[in-house]
Amino acid sequence: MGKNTLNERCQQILEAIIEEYIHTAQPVGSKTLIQSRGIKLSPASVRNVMAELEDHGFLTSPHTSAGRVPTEKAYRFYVDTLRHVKDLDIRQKQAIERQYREQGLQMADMLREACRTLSSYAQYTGLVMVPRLKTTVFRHIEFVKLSPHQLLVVFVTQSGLVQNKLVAVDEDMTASELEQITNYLNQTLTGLSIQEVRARIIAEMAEEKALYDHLLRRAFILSEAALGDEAEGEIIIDGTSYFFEQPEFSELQQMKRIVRTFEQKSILVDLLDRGVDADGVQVIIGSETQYHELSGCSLITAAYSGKRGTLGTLGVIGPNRMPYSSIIPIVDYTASLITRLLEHE
Amino acid sequence: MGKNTLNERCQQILEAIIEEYIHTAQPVGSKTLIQSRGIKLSPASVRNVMAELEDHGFLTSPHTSAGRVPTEKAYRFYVDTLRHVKDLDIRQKQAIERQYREQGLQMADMLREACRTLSSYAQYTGLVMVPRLKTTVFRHIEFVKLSPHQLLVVFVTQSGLVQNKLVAVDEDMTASELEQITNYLNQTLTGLSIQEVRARIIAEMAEEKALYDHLLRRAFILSEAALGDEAEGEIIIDGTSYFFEQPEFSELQQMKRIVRTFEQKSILVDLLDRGVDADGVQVIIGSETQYHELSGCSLITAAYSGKRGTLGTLGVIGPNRMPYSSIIPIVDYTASLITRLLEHE
DNA sequence: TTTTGGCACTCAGGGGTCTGGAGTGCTAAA
DNA sequence: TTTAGCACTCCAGACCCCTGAGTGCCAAAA
Repeated sequence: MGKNTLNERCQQILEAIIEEYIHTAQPVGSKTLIQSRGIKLSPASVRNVMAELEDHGFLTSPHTSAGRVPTEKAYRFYVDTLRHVKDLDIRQKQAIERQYREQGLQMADMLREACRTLSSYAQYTGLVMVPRLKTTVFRHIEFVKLSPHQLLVVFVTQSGLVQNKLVAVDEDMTASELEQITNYLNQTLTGLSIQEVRARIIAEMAEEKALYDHLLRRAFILSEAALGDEAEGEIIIDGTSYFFEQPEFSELQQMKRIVRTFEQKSILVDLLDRGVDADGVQVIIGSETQYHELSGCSLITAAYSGKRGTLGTLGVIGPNRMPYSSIIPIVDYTASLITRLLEHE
Repeated sequence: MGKNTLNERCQQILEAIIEEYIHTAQPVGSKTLIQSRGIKLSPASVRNVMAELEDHGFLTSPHTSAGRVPTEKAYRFYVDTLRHVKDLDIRQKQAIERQYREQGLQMADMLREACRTLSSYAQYTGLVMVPRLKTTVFRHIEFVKLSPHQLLVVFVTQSGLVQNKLVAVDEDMTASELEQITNYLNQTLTGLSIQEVRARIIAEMAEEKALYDHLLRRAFILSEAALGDEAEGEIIIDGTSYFFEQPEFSELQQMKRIVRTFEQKSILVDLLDRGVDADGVQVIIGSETQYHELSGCSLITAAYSGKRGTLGTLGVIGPNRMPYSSIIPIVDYTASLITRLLEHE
């Protein structure tokens, strides 16, 4: 029998157990559950239900004479059937928004700020994935000659993200040649997405006329070199120390595992990437991450976007036992706030 | 009686104790010391010396029947009188250098790489302080108009550091005005240190002619706005997880304290700043940091520089009990390598 | 005078035992 | 179908003891 056989009462009790456990981090017993959550049943009845829930894989007990602990399946059920994701009240929203109002921040700084704010409001570790170049819209390119064989290419995207890259050139170029290239590229490419830019470059280079126009050709080679091999996704992390508050990570080895994983970043990149195409809030629970390095950890993420579609994702990571109903709206609101700020500009 | 009363034998035994403790992290007793370090004295004699060293404040014992542990004073003595800072052998140097050879890295990436390499060779947490704008040399400035009232100012310094900043402008400016300003500033300011740049700006603005040349005036106002209120020092940290290997931080509270401090960064900025004017390797031991947040932690730092003098510092942080004699040369070599790479370009 | 062997003393840490309490499953009565 | 009762389980904390590495000090040896 699947989860559908859970009747109303089972569900309510499961929900109560999960919420109790989220709150106390202690295995919850039949008696304490009744006391703290005002249930109008006897301990024995609750125990029956609990036994049933355990059969269905929603609960386990650490040992015979302890209470029950929710499984990942339970959290999944809980999140999927969340009745009331309380929306943030206006004052909270305003408080969060006020963090950004102050400065005319440039994108990178704004995202850093977002991570910090997110983390401090949620009281869990905050994550923000910085937009990949290819998801953004070209606004401006600039070449700075550092030496006869080195150019610094500065890109500015529509959303204000600035990227720079060193490019080696084989031939020396005069200032005026560079200026011509710059002007030409800026005129030609403005408003295209980086993907379109690359497609355009490839198309133009295939055309014959480029073969004859040396300068033009070099312009495209340069910009292609600068756009290629993008860094593998940058991530901002803040509030790692919140993990220390969680009893489930009270053993040093656990924390070490987490901190190691954070330092490496590639796993987080992958996880944040998963949420990039979904809309609304995504929740990844425990082994759903598919990384044993993060066993016991869950993520709550949401995508944010600019004028031209999704840019990246942001969210928080913490133990499975997170107060989803209060954090989901925080993540949600932050993502939409960032989106609004980015579209606005 | 001061530390000068330590005779040769006392010093040798103290050194032996320190090195033994650095190695084992266990309080060292008279008998084990003799066994493991081949000392030609009896335990009783060693005990006498130990008692004396304890009187002088170089050792303490956690309790009556444990061995002795070096105090901060002992580490300070040890570092100050380090007989043989073994230089790195050539193969190690080459191995380290090889990390950088690969890519024509731009400064920020190179420093990140330096931090990673430093940390992995030293097996302690690596720290790199990114150069402050004001310590660098102007190479190029560029304005990108994001909206009628917002300009993105991109700075490139001689050493390849790229900084950008959003500046609000009250009057709209045409593209050609901007170009004039850009050209003028680039001609006028190239080769000056940022400090000189600011001095120049202030001087020129005081002169009468600027008052009459509207465009000129705006040029200076813009660059001043962009140069002002620099961010308070950026720091790269890598290898925080090495702290988990240290038995002195085996309690969760300790680690939490450390991670918190790292997240905050301001303390690290201060500590790294201290080494900026010294040449050679600096060692800050325990309470010398003057931050109780970092009690039990020591830093080994060295300054690195570019063509025009010191740019910043880098180093490692770990417990007081660090193998100074092998880490000092690693930090030293890394700093000089970075210096060489930066001067070279 | 300095070094060493001998001896009594100290104390942290590991292993064992005991007990209280919270929790369970099962059965029989309501 | 729910509940009261009961026997059973087992973790956590308290307590205790013992071992072993280490000390300080004194008197003998060098």
